[in-house]
Amino acid sequence: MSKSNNVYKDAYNRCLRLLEETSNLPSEPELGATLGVSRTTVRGILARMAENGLIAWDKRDKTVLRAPKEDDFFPEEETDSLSQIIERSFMRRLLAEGAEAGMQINELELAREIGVGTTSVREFLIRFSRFGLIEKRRNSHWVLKGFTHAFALELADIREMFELRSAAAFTVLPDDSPVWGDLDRLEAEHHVLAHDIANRYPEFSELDERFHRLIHSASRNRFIVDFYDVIAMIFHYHYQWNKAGQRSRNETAVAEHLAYIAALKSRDAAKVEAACRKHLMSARQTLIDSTPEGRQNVMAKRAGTPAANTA
Amino acid sequence: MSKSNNVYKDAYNRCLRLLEETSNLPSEPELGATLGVSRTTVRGILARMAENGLIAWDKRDKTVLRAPKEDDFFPEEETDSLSQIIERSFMRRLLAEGAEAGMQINELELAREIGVGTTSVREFLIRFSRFGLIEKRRNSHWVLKGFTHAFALELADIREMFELRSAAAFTVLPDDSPVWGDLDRLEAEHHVLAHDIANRYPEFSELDERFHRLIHSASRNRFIVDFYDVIAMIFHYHYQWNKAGQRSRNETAVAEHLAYIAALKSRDAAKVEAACRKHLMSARQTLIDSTPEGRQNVMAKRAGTPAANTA
DNA sequence: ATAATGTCTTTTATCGTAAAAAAACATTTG
DNA sequence: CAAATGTTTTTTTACGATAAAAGACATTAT
Repeated sequence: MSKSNNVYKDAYNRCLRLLEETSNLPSEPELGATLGVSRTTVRGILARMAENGLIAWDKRDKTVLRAPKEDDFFPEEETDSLSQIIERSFMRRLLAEGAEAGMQINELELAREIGVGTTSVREFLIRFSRFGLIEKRRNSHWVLKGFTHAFALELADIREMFELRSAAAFTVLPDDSPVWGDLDRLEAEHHVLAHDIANRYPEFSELDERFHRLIHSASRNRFIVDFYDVIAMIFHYHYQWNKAGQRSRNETAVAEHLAYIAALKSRDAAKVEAACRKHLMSARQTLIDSTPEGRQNVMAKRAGTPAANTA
Repeated sequence: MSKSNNVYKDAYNRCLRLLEETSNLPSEPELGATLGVSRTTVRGILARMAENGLIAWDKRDKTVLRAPKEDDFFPEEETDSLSQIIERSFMRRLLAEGAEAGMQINELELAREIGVGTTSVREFLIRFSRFGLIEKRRNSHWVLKGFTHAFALELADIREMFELRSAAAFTVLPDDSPVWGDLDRLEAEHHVLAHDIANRYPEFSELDERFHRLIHSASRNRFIVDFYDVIAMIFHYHYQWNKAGQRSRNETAVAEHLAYIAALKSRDAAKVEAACRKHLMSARQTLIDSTPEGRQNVMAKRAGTPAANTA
């Protein structure tokens, strides 16, 4: 069981969707490009589709014979990459109760628990370490630093520094830069979301990421762009775990984004800074509230008792 | 040959040095703490020392019998960790001629060339990727982005942002903070270096790192502190490869550091910012000059021809 | 002659395994 | 009885091997 063929399975599933839309599949290289896999994998997919009577495959001719049924698809859990599986398991543990700072992380135990080899776990931890939540002791174990109040503050500080700079750079981008088109499209998507926020608020998370990544890209600085990975990762799990008040939070954020977008389009540096600051402030608060310490504070406030000082 | 015992060999060599200073070695746990290794390794060291007649070891008694000779030491090259070996080889290739941006990196080839397993190379590349010089294509090879002019600018931009912020934080640290003592000691070391700069300028590199790390630590932000790893790594290799004009560069830097330190001690925010800005500006120029494009410019300037525009 | 297909080779992703090193537990000593 | 030593177990580090996936080369079709 040395390597799972999840790339193949995932691409196969995506290819099934393609099948619904045409009566003839394109050439192998073209298919490879659309699915983001090599021709080797494409041919594997075509072979199976032919075998299962989905298409008639003879050289260049790939005629669709029937629409895919539910059980033509590989089960979803078989299409995840190993690193996704490890990340999910690890984050579940990290955000679960009892994951306190200072706790040590055992590679072997993690690997056994998830049911994967130690190498994959090691590689995951190394990649994950740049998020600042874990730290390695030389020749020894990893130490959990935890998703704490301090972490939230440090993350928010850097984010603000980077995004203010990026937003400023954004405003001076030339008129013919493609970012303005991207921004228009994002604005339209925000409006769509705003008009049906009651039903579509869960879609915000993904839109949020695209919007901020666009702004960060204006910095033209790889360290700033890469740093957004940290934010995206944290927000991704935060959105999954902390559903309380999500709708109202997202509603506020959409409004702030629209103001922010308007400011960017005005190209007025002062307005941009104000809109950016305002949005980042509420994002900061959201993040802080979602840390274990923050949650206690939120609950204390709701109960009418004064909040503990966590600063 | 599944794992080298470089930890043991390195600790053994360091322990030999300890031998020169005392007639009795301390307890096993204490030795482990000073050498930074486990008791298992300490006992291995003691066993060998006893075997080679360096000490008489009987339980708590570890009497030194003779001073270590030259060939008691393990050869230096056997004390390097695998990751150090890989890093050096990799950097040599990266800074050598013909390492152009876009070039692809082959794990297997690298591993074979260095004579190590592929896993170690993979892990190294993952760790190294945070420096922004390489990038991974999903399910495929790594791509070299190169130590280019753009890289130098992006790095310098972030560095300035982070260090200005850290320096500002430094000035408002309370009087009883240990950093002031650290700063005094560093200042003294700078004076020592300045007085004998002709002979001791190569020692600057290490002092430089300690000084800037102290300042960055005042930010109390893990992302800022961690980012100094990128700078330190780049400067480390830059110092090794680009010896031209090193003495005068270091001399300037020492003077700038002393002014910077004086500003910090004055706790005058404006003075600190000015001194910090000034030093970072020349550091930026040094870095830019050491990129391949930069070197060409420097040479062109020396030859009296106008410099090409690389911005 | 270009672009597709068919075939073969290389590289990456992942595991099991073994030595080195750390850590845990048990025993002795001052 | 606390701190050291002695002993055993666990964990980390690294390698070689193997299946999946990518990539390169050869051949065929339009």
